[in-house]
Amino acid sequence: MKLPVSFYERKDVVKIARELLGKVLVTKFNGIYTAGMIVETEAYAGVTDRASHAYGNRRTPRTEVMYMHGGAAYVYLCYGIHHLFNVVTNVQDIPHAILIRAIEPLEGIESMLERRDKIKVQPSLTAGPGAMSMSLGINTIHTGLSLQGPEIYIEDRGVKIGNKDIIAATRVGVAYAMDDALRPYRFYIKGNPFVSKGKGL
DNA sequence: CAAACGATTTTCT
DNA sequence: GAAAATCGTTTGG
Repeated sequence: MKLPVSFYERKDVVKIARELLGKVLVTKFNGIYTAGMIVETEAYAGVTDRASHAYGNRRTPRTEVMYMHGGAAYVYLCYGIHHLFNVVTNVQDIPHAILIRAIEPLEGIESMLERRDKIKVQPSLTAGPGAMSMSLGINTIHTGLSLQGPEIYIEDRGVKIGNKDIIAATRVGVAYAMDDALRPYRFYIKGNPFVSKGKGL
C-alpha cells in the first residue's frame, strides 16, 4: 500500500530516512511501470544542516519545493547531468528532505535496462542517486509532484529491515559542509549489493 | 550580465 | 585509482 502523507509529515527526518529502507519506490511514466526497493538513503535536515540546499532558510526557485509539506518529490539536477531524487518531509515551511541514493530493481527491469542502455542487471544500474533516477525515468520535470499521485509513489510491501541490518554512516559528497559532514545521516542495508560505494568509504 | 561550483558517473591509465 | 565531462543554479558586479 502507498505510504500516507502522515508518514512524511513527521518531524524526525532521520527516523523517516531509516524507515524508508525496505520500502518500494514505484514510477509509472508514459505507461511504463518500474519499481525497486530502497536500500540507501540520506537525510537532509533543512535549515540547521549545512549540507542541505535549504541551509539557513535559504529560499530559491529551486529549493522552494522543499518548503512544501511532506510527501512531495524534489528532483534536483547535479553536475548538469544527474537527476537526484529526494522525498520532502516534515510540514509546510520546514525544508527537510531525504535523498534516495540507491534501490534494488524489482519490476520493469527490462525498461530500466533500456533507459540505461545496458543489457544485464549489475549494481551500477541503480547504485547511486543519478543512476537510480535514470533507471526509473525520473527527471527534473517531476519535481514538485505529490507522492500520493499516480505517476510516482512509495509503497510499503511489508518488508521489515532489522536494526542489525541497518548501517548508519556519514553522507557522501558533502565534505564542504564542515562539521555537518560528520553527521551520521546516511543509512543503508547491510550487505546489499545495490548500495552505492560512495567516495569516502 | 558573467563566473564559479556541485547531494555524480563514467572512462581511461 | 584518478581525472574529465557538463550545465543549471547561485552569487557577485
